[in-house]
This record gives sequence, C-alpha cells and structure tokens, in this order.
Amino acid sequence: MRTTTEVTMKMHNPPHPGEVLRKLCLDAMGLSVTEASRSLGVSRKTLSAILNGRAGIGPEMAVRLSIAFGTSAESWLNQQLQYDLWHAEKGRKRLRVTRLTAA
Amino acid sequence: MRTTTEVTMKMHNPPHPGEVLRKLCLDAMGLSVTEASRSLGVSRKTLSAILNGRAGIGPEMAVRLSIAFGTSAESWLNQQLQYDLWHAEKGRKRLRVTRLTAA
DNA sequence: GCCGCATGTAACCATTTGCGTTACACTAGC
DNA sequence: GCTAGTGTAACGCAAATGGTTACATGCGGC
Repeated sequence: MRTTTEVTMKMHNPPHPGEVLRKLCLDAMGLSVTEASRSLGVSRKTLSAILNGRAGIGPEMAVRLSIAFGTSAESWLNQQLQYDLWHAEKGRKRLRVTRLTAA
Repeated sequence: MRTTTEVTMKMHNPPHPGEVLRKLCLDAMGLSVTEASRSLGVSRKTLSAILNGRAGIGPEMAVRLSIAFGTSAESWLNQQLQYDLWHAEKGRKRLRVTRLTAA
C-alpha cells in the first residue's frame, strides 16, 4: 500500500497558484496587474503578493477569481491546498505527535 | 458510478470537518478529547474548537491528524476546503468584482 | 448526596496574519 | 526626461490563532 507521505513527497514542489494565475489569466488576456486588481476589487499589493507567492489564495479570493474569470473557485483552492500541504509535509518531523493507530 | 445524491450533496451545507473527526476518529477509537489533544500535541482548547466547528483544520493540523490516525492529510484539508468554500460562496454577492470574461 | 473526570468555553495574553494606503526604486517604452 | 507598470518596504489596524487558567456543567460510580 502506498502511504500519503509517499504520494505527497513524490510530487515535485508544486508551483504557487499565483504563478498559474498570472500565466493563465493575466498574460492570456493581456491584463496588467493594476487592471486585474481593480477588477477583482483588491489592492494592487494584495494581488501582487499572490502572483509572487508571498500570499495564498483564500476562499474569498477564490470566489473573486471565479467571478472575474469565469473559473472554478474550487480549482484555485485545490491548487492552494496542494501548495500548502507540500510545505506542511516538510515540517512533519518537527511535530510531536504520538501515533494512535495499530499501537 | 456517481449517484445523484453525491452531486446534489455538494449544494448542501457540508458538515465541518471536526464533526467527522469526532465520529470517525475519537468515537471510533474510544478516545477522549483530552487524550486526543495530548497525542496531537495541541491544547485541549484547540482540539475542542475544531471538534465544535469554531476553528478549521489547517495544513499543520492535517499533518498531525495524518500521523496520529494514519489518515490522509489531504482528505482533511479537502473537507475543510469544501466547508470554507461553501461559506465563502454565500458572500459572493457582496463582493464587488467586475467580470472579465466574454467582454 | 458527593466526588472525580471529561467537556465546553470565557477571559486573558502574545504572536501572527491579512489587507489597505502611501511612498519609493526600478524598468521599459515613448 | 517623462510616464506607466511593477515589486515591495513601512505603517496602521482589525482579525485570527494558540496557549494557559479558570469556571460551570454533565455524568457515572460510590
């Protein structure tokens, strides 16, 4: 059987969703960061942070993206989930957790 | 095969993951909240908040759960995602976002 | 009734995070 | 040189997060 850790670790470092967002939405539509931020109803700084991986896509931003670009909010959140999880797994060994299964 | 119920269920208020956690892990193993919190390496208050839907399961907690119960961290985060997204969609109308598709 | 255990939760505190505004530096194009 | 777009630091602020402590409740055993 294949454990969660194995599968997760097998994946290469997933790109932060902002990278995908820039290519798939901004570049593809010829939008500037400034324009996009105005359409999304957030500050330019906020969008910039996401695009450069210094902030994540939360539930509210995912809904904003779904409205502006006609995409699925869930898909953005799933990308974010993968990204966050990958980084959280890296700290797995630092967590003091006692196994409770098959003791 | 995919039932109608499955698809339809997506539109109903999903339970908070803590509810599932309590039934599937604590109750099933006869664990008290106090015991479980110690095993997970978090305070009783923190676990209690999750179990009663007053806090969500974040990436780190998901990894803790995966260690303690031998479950998939991703599955917990996915449940949390569904829960968060459902609530975020409720506020969709309050967001001032301009559509950029099919202009 | 009484007691001990588990539980939910409020109060308090410190740390962190998220977002907006403003300002500054860098870059590319005219 | 001027302008537009961009990244980002600095600031303020509101909200969230997690730990500790303490209190009230509910319940089983005695």
